[in-house]
Amino acid sequence: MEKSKIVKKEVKTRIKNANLIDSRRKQIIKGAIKVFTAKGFHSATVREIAEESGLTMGSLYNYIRSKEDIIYMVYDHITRILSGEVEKAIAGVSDPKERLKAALRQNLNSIYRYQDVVMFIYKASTFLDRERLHEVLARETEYIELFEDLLREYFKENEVNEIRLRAAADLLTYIPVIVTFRRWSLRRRFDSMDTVLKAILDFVLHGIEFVPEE
Amino acid sequence: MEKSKIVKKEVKTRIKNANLIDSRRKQIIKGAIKVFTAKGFHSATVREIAEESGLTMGSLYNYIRSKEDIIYMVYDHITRILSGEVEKAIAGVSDPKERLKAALRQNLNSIYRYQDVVMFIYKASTFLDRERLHEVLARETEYIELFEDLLREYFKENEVNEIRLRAAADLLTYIPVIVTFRRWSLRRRFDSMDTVLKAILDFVLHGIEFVPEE
Amino acid sequence: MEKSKIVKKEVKTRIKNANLIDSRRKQIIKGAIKVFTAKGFHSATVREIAEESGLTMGSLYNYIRSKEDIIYMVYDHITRILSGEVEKAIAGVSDPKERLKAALRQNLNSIYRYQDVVMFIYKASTFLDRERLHEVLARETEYIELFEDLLREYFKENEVNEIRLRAAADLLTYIPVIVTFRRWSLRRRFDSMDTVLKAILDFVLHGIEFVPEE
Amino acid sequence: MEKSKIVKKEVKTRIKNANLIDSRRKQIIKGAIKVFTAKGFHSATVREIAEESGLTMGSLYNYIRSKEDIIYMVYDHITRILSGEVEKAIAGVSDPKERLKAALRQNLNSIYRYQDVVMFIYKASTFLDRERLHEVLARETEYIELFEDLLREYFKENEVNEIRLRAAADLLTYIPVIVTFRRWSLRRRFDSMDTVLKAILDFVLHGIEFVPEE
DNA sequence: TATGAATGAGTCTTCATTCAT
DNA sequence: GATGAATGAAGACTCATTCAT
Repeated sequence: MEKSKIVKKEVKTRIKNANLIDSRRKQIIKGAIKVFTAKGFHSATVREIAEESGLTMGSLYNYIRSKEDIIYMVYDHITRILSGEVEKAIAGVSDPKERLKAALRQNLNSIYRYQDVVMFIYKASTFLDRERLHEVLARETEYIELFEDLLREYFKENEVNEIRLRAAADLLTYIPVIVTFRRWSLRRRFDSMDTVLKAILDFVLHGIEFVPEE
Repeated sequence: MEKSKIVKKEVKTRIKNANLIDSRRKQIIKGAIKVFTAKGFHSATVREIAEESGLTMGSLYNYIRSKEDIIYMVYDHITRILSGEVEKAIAGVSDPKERLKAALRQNLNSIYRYQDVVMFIYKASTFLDRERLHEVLARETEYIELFEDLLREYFKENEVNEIRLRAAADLLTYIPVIVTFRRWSLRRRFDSMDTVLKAILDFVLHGIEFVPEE
Repeated sequence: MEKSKIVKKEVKTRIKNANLIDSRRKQIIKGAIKVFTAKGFHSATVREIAEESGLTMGSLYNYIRSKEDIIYMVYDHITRILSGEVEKAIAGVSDPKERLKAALRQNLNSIYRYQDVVMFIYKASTFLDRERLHEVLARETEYIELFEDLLREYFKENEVNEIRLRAAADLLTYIPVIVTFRRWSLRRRFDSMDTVLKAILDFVLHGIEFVPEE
Repeated sequence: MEKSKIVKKEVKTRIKNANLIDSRRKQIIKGAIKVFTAKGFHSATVREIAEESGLTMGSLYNYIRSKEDIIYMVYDHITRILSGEVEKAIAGVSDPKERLKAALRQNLNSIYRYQDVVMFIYKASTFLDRERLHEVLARETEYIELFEDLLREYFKENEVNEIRLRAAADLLTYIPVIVTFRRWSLRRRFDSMDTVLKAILDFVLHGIEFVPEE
């Protein structure tokens, strides 16, 4: 149960110019997100994605190998954003309590902000092959471990239940995803999303206290 | 924000004999679950489902109108089971605290038990049309409201924050789904699933206390 | 160097009715030969083959798994015909000399008659996968061995050079294929194909005497 | 039925510098042979050939007009080699019998040595257009006629059957190609290729005697 | 009711060739 | 002359659904 090491599998391309690859990939990711979130992976055609990206079919396939590559690129994109935003949020903060809170708050906010994409990646894992899936899951684990570390810092001086601490790391990062999966019922059951977000955040913060109890 | 009333949309069929419809549908659901959980909706073909159900293509289509019908039948099936099991779990219990706990415990256990199908229905909503989706979501809301009622009973004598209570109902029913979406990382990060389930249940029970706080 | 045993790999199909499979396959083989000999494998599209066979695309694919299957079916078809015609030609003949001659004569005649298909199968082996190729080659070896046996009978009483006998079996069955590969130059260099065929047959018969010499 | 005159169809190019054309073409032929013999014409992509040749896509197309040009260049290359080697083999020899034998021996050896390319050109004629095909076939005829002349010299003093002599020229040059088309079965049916080559050569030499017989 | 063959629109993917730099 | 990105036509194959028997 040691920390996972992610060996990034690059998406292969026929193009040599690195800058071009970068800018085209940005186009592709943007276009793909648009199409995927609108129709899901299964009914999103490569042609639509190409069009939405401003590329021709042939050109698109110079930058990817298969439709699956696109889904992977989107995964890569969004997981980087989520991690990045959390890391930025705790960057200048040194007090362990504040660091943990900032991270939890940011996690919720990011998930809410990118809810369509987050929803998509939770649903789309089916479409990745074993290797790719494995990498994605390892990335997720890394993300969880970041929160685990923050929790550990926070409880440094206390005696804590190790299992609960680990579980809390998993749960606290997972809970905010409710905004995507329960979007519909949340909207129906609450007057405003702000209220819900506030309640979820409170719940998550309250969840921290689960760790040392008992 | 009154309770939703579900108008059950029946899956239309060409067949008259009600008993036959019932038994065939059971076959179909069973076969479909097998195929869906093994390969996901997108790569499960109607032909495979027919074979797995012990029906011929043509016969299958006597009992459904479209592939989508199948997915809906699975939804219907699993949500009935989940609700049913919770209701059964609280049937003989009168103490509000015990009723709530029993319900939460059962919810976790059922989700864990039917994790493949639960995972599937969370992922497959994309494939339902508006009307069907609406109905499914309403069913989900009903389920949440069941827990909301239990919570309300539990806090009957206390002054509680209404928003928090509602949010808690949503969250407490949602959290156990982590066993499906984080299956991989949970297995890697914990020695046994029993340990995890225990921790999750504890977390959920601890979550109850979120409601009256502040 | 024992006789090869051919394990016939059946072309898989989704259809159950055996008679239907048979008649459709006949259509397909006929259509395919027409298209293949007209344009070669690479530029023959499945659609053309379907049309030429009087089937729709979808229907065709109910009887084959891949384009490669078609080529294999053609192989199977023509090799059976060639073997069959030779076996028929020697069926009633008991004198070893006459049997050998009849076989050689028939081999030439069959190759000439089915020259387009024979040419095709000599060129198309590239398109078969390892397993299929192996089977086809084993079938060919069997054919050669048939002639080897006939030669052995013919030289029963004589002292023969084993290597030469084997080589002769290979060469005598191979030589007539010249009518397909040199068709163009043969037509230009000779007044009539009958003359050529006569010369080739004479050459082949003369080739028999190669065995015991030296 | 007079001797064919070959009007060499040059492969057109955009480049002026003749030396450059020559060296680049050598690269291309070498690369193409490597790719063609490894994968056959149909699945050899122009891109692969370019890479194997050490050229870029754009550069390659400065020296050819189409993929077909490449195949033609390979044809041209190998037929020149075969003719050249035979001519060299008989260059210093004056005795008609020895000249003929030397030519037949060299023909077999060259075909065996370049068997991959020989196989390729026998299979690839499908991919040439009418005009190119015509030229290639004329070249082949020229090659046959070279042997016809050698046979005629050899039988100068004898009364020979003209048809048989012509046929022999065709057959004797064709027979060695068996080492490419029957490679698999020859390897299985004989202990060593040297043995086979010896037997084939003996067969070919024995075949000479076919001409005057009867 | 049951059967299973037929249908054909729709999808991903490849690749020879071109052309702006 | 060289480069390599762009192009888009074309091809193999799938599969939900229908319908004659």
